[in-house]
Amino acid sequence: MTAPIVDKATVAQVLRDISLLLQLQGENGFRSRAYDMGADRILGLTQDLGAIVSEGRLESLPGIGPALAEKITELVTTGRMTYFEDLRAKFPPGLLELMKLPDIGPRKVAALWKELGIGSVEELEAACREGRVRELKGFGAKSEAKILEGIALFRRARGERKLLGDVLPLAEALLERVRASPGVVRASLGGSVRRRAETVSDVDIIASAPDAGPVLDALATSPGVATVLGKGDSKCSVRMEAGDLQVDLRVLPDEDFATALHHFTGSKAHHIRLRNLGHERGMKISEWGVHRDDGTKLPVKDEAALYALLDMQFVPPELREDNGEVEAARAGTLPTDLVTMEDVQGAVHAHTTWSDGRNSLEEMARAAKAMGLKYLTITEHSEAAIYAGGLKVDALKRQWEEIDRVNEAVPGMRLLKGIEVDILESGALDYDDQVLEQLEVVIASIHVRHSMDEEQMTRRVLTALDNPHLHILGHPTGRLLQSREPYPLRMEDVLEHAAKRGVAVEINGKPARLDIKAEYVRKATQLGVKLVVSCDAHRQEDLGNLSYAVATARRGWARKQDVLNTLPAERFLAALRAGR
DNA sequence: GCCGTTTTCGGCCCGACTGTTTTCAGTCG
Repeated sequence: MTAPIVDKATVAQVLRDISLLLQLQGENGFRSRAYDMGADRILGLTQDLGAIVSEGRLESLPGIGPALAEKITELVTTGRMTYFEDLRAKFPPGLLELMKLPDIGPRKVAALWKELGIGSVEELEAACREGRVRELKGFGAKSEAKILEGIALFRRARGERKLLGDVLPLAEALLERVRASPGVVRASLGGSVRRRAETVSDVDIIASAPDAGPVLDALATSPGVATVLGKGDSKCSVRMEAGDLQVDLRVLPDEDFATALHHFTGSKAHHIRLRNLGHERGMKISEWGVHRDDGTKLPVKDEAALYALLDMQFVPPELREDNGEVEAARAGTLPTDLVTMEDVQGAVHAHTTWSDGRNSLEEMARAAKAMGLKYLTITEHSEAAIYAGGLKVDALKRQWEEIDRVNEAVPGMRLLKGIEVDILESGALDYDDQVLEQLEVVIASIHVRHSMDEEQMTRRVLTALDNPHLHILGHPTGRLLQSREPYPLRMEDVLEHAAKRGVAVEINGKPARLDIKAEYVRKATQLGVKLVVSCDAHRQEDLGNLSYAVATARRGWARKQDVLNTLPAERFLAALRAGR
């Protein structure tokens, strides 16, 4: 197997850029969409791209035909793509950035460039200030003002997506406000927030009410709204002061709620698949309902009814990414017992004031009990993590005494004695076996020395997995969303070895980690690797991170039986030991 | 550019909103 010179993300980016450049050229929109769909497909791969390329299997992927396969192969094996380079050379480099501006698409960019020679954001800004843009057909004075606003916004936000964990609480608060508005029958979040994507760009809310007006007003006048971007008969868009977050609200008659909710939940790729299936059955699916070709409207009371019309199982929102869920739902093989928050009996991975946490053992115990949990694994940092107040062995043993005391003081909650032990550079763990064997829960994680090459890092983790006292591999890829790449690691080898050694793998629910990610969750379950959902809590509020870990597990198709901390404490501990 | 249990050619999801328009094009989701 030849190691790919470029990774999946790079391939996907090149394909997306090609799509934009083709649109700029005025090519057939379906041709450009083919590149977009190819990008989605590559990004969603769980298998090694280098292996697929070297084995000539690209064309077996849906949406990838001979043309894309040849171009991707060239890029992966040589690091270059002649077609892309030639295409890109036809335009000034700033043109792609222009398309990231709001309300500016390929047609307008093409007109600005051809008529006014505008090839960058700076040139567009100058032309707007000089009133030259309004001379163009299709543009006016308002367009100039809006473009200038858009440029200012673009520079502030830099188009960054936001962490789900930063957006969801605000989204749920706005949803409650909408729910409480006059006449609202049903209301739900939609979009990537409802699908629990790792990062989101905006918030969608869908509501049903006999009269949309008061509901739209409720959003427009919500506290924290900076600007009302647009407001019509059924839709209102606002921008929040916090984080330049855009919120879109649609309000419809209740009979259209289910199809609208489904439409605005997406993903786009999933939705297009369903519309095509509907088409084959003589049905037209839109946000305004399902219509037969003769125009009669079919009643759809909820999303389950919509899937039933297509002879499919219901697909939970977290799975709607066109990653095989459409085929599985048609075949009836989609798992119906995906893990839920209610299934989780205990929280894994918590720190306290003993190392770098903010709350005491007892405070954490009471907070976990208040959430309805039965146990919590206390896993402080080990000695090598000096920056995080890692415990020396004698401190660790003193902590056991306090854990015993808290367990008596807080009935109905059990703190389990554990550690998040550092994986040293050699792959050895930071405590001796005699210490580790006395612990109920041993998580091992990497915190230092990230800059090893793939071979060294993989060997380091595989060595750690061989330790007979290890139960759980913690945040295995080390990534931090939007700030740190995963360290170079052959994850397939790691997961295979974890399966062989009976070590469980953590799904870390900290919103900036979500590690392992959904694609690897799915791979892990296929390999028979057991999982734990964790909160990586450093204060009592962080216990809620568990829900993001559950969401990630669901996105990776994990069922209740795949997740060990759905078991009661004794059986959880037995399962951790049984693996070894 | 991709795809095919009615097609190897002719399709490819669909509607709201905005601004510049007197009937529509572009963008967005």
